[in-house]
Amino acid sequence: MSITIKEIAEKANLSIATVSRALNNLDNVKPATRDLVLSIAGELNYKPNVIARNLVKNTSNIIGVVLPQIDGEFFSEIIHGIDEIAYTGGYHVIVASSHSQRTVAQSIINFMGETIVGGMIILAPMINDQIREIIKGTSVPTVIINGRTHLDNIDTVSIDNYQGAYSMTEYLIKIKGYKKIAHIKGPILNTDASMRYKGYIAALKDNHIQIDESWIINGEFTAESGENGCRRLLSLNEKPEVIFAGNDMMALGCFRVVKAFGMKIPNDIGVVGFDNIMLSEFASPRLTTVHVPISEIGKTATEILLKRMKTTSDNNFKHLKISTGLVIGDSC
Amino acid sequence: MSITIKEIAEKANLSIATVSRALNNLDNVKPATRDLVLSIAGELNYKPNVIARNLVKNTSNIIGVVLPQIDGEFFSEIIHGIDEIAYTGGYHVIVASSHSQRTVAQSIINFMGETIVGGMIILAPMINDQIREIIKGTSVPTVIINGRTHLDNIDTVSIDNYQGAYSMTEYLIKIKGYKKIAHIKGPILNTDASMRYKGYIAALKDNHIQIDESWIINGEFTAESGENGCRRLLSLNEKPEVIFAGNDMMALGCFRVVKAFGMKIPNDIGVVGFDNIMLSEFASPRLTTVHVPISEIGKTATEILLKRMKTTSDNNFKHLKISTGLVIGDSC
DNA sequence: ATCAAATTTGTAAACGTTTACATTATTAAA
DNA sequence: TTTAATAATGTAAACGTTTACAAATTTGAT
Repeated sequence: MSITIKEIAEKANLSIATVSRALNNLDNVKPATRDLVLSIAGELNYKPNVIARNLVKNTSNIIGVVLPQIDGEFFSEIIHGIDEIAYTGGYHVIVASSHSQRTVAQSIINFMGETIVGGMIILAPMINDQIREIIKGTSVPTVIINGRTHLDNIDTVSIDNYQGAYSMTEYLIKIKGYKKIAHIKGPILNTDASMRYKGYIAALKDNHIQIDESWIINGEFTAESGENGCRRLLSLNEKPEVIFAGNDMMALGCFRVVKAFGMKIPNDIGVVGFDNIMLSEFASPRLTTVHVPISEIGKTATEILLKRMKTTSDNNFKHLKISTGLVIGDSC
Repeated sequence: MSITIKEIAEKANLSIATVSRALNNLDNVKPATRDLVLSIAGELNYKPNVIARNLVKNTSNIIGVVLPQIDGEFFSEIIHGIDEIAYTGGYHVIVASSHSQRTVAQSIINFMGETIVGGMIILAPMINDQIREIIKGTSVPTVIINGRTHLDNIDTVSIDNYQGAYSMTEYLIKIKGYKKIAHIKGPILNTDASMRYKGYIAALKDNHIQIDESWIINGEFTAESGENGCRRLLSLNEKPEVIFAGNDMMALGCFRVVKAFGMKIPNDIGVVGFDNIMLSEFASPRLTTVHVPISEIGKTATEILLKRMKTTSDNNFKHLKISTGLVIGDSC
């Protein structure tokens, strides 16, 4: 069995209360005794029993992370970001990735139901009413990543998709001189997707470029849907000069189709994306895209969460936007 | 506050002991009372406090997963596999990914020190003496993925790298008719890498092909090291006909260099890899490689772990090998 | 109906902490 | 010194379970 404060107390001729206070260096404990306790603790290689502490404190130093079905790269990067901050704060990270056996909503309910987590980070690009209701009813501090920001009784962290798409579109217009700019959108209910679309539209309008509905295609953020979108665009009478795909996977889908059509990127048509995934670095030509600092999103969300876990009575909810940056490749 | 067995006991006019027994449907509890308890529990939406249970049972329904710095795809797949099995068994998964703040060894010590995990899965392609010592001294049930199998007082799950590399090499020789087969190895201390190398050598020997040391290059499992290796191979007087890279990332590095040299794959030189990562699907031509069922590894490891967590007194340690399969692309 | 055995339930301690409250020791002012 | 204020420590309850052990109830054979 492992060392408990009881043993330390015995060895130091103190009560367990004082030992506890000394270890957590609380209010009134004489420096000499604190040093004594600490040295004995070190000697015995004492490690606090987190479970016991959690029980009495009615909370937990575990952060639950709920993830939808997402790309492996995004998955690992976000966990890394969360884990790094959590670790330095003495917290652990439980992941609940969505799979055949479990939906996002179920994961959340699970986490809250068992007393297992002291805080939650939910990655929900497509937050729906069900999830919203569940979260509303909980007392577990929660941060949502990529939620609609108008969930205002909860902290949120999101990518500044609007700004990213706006910058990219403006870059295509002002720097590259394109006028015929197509866009392949992401899933309809996906917040990221719709904000990117809005940024694209706004940049066109601000630069007095006529919006052509036939150049706006629905996609699903998958390579395949990018292929389909691209095929449709290339079969139009009036083809666009450049395709702004809602994400990199779709852009890579476009790459495939363009090549299959025997056309050259960027000479015959430009293709740009959004996300800056690792894959895009291996594409040839190198993809011009919008960099999303995934790990930073995780870190920021965790920082906010830890603060909230420490001070519950703060009604000032944060809505942070993580800004993006253009990555200039050779694809337009 | 949430519902406890105390409240159920009150409502049912029973002691908390009986309620506990009923909920865990233990030995001797009258069917009628069990039903009563269960219905009240359902009514009140009772969820057991796992923390309290863990405290008294001196264990935990949390599995700690220790991961080194690995590729995002591998990371997420393995977690998925682990999580899926863990979830159906009522377990949670804590991840400790290695990052700037923490090494693998530290993660393990952390997990064991705090009472936080009831079992561990350690992904350690480069298991060293330090880690071995730490694991030896723990009472936490542990499964190692990719460890040397000669750690015989512990369960292990590993990829059958030898068989995979052997099959690939044999395929190159017998089906494709290659005789000049180069190999770019992975990191020296990496078990996967060395087993792959051994498989390659064995297949050459078994097919009576002279081994040429200048065609065997050290790599680091990174795209860059693949580039370097390829560059060296292409600058030899007697060039190989095909390069068997120790993993896909290095194979993709080769792709880049071959293209930069103005050569064509597979006409001028063949390139094959190992792992079957998603990236390789996007390479052109499609990479011929060895498929590693990552998710299945995670699942298998978890199944073994859960069994061991339930019955501690089993000294019959398992050493499972997950077999691989060839994926035929167009790169050789 | 009686008694022993078997079944079912209850009592209370335990798990390792934290913390309100009580007690004791120390300090500083009178 | 005495006394009051302050600082340091101790006592004991609490967190929500599980589980030996004890007690009570039911069952079945006589």
